[in-house]
Amino acid sequence: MKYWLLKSEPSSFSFDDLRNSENAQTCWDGVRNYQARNFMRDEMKKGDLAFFYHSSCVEPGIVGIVRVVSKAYPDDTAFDPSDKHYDAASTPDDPRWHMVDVRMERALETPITLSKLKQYKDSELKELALLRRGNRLSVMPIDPSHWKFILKLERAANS
DNA sequence: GCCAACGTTGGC
DNA sequence: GCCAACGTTGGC
Repeated sequence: MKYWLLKSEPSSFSFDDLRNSENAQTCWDGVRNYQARNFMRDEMKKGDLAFFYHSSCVEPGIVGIVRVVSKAYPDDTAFDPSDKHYDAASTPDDPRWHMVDVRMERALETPITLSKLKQYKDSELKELALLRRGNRLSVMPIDPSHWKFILKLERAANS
């Protein structure tokens, strides 16, 4: 099983939006970056876990955990000319973009803010992709050791 | 709003 | 294949 981090701007789709979705589940559509797509399409497996990260907001950080509940399948928002993420180059016969379904696992008891994560950028979280300079990927893998460490931060913040 | 860091596009 | 122009991301 693999671990991931999924970014979303809360003004567009927040963790609470996920919580309020039917079955606390949603399709992770709109990804239009090849590297992020490849992670979803080629490496994500049903049953994987992912951190839900809020970006471009007052307090960027990890706010919850979701489970991947489907393998990747064509992102049909790319086929809809009225959709914000429409891409004429993607067709049902030859889909360019893919998405997975995710379901809320749980909210973090205490969100782990970006600034908190940065405290460990030269030690425990040195290799964390999120903290790498200039990283803008919206879907990225998380090393199991980093996953565990971040959960430890959550427990520490809550004790 | 600013700006660094990318990724993409398209002319050549 | 090169690279300038442009668009996007996302922290601050």
